[in-house]
Amino acid sequence: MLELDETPLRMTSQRKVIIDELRGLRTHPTADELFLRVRKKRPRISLSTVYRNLEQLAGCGLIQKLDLCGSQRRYDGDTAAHHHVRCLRCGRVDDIPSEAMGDLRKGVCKTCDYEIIGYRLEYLGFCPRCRKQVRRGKPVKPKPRKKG
Amino acid sequence: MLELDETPLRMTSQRKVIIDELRGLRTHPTADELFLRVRKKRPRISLSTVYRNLEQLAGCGLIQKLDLCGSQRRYDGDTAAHHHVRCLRCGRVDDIPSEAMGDLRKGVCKTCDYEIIGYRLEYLGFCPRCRKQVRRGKPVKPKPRKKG
DNA sequence: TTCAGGAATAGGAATCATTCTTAAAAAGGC
DNA sequence: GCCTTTTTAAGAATGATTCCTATTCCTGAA
Repeated sequence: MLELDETPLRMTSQRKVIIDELRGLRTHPTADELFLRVRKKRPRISLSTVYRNLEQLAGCGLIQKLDLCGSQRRYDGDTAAHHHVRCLRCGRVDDIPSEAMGDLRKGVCKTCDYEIIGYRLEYLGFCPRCRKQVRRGKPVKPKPRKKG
Repeated sequence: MLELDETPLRMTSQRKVIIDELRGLRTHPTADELFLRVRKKRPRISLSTVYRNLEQLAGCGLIQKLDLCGSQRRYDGDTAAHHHVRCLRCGRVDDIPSEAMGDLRKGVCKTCDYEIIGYRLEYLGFCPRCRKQVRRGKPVKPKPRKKG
């Protein structure tokens, strides 16, 4: 993993506060939740600065962008691979520690104290058409086409 | 599963066309993809009618609202539980037939012809705080609070 | 059949998360 | 300090979805 002093990014004070705040949290905040916290330390920061930095930091692997459901994207200061639980009522997201995986079938995760209702499994890959495109070097994730 | 003639919904012509179109598709369209198709048969239908009906039809179990990642929600005419693959390049979503599950570790799904890169697993449930609220009958999924 | 009341619709405005734009400020190297 | 490049604040723009409202459509009781 890239360390803070090895990035190609300039370590501005805003950037530093965003990383510190995110890494200090056990939760997995959305950009605007983080914005509210960061603003306490740096009142003139703007929401787009938070968004831009989260993307960039995720881009060089200093933090993790979570690919979960819900209407808002969430970010994680812990870049190790691990699973998550999402609360169906309030949307909060927590880690599932690997030692808790055994609990899951019982419907309650003792370690994280969630009542487990189910899970969602989604495979990711390239469809027949895009496999060819990717092989030819055509870029991944072009802008989704506009509706005609 | 509820059949078409058992719903509490009036079976309007718009509703009928939406269900028929969705059930006739092997893909898992977004609301606007479906809108474009439905519009060919019923040119005066509006996008909000499509959205509203998809929600209602999913609400009574006639169709399935897919809880996948990506910037647009997708809907499935097949209400049986099954897994999905999402193309990382174009966003297309296909079914993973249960007989294809054995293929997945090999990185290619023969039956669906996807190149499989990975998967996303997300557990769902109620967090400690919400467990109590749910037990007291407080509603699930209140409007997410506005940012202050 | 007719008609009143509820349900559904078209069309567009509003909302919300996210991305983009631009001019000004800050970093780093020299 | 000076120059070049990166980053920032602020707000506009975008895209998906939801909401609003006046109108139209059903349905069932009279």
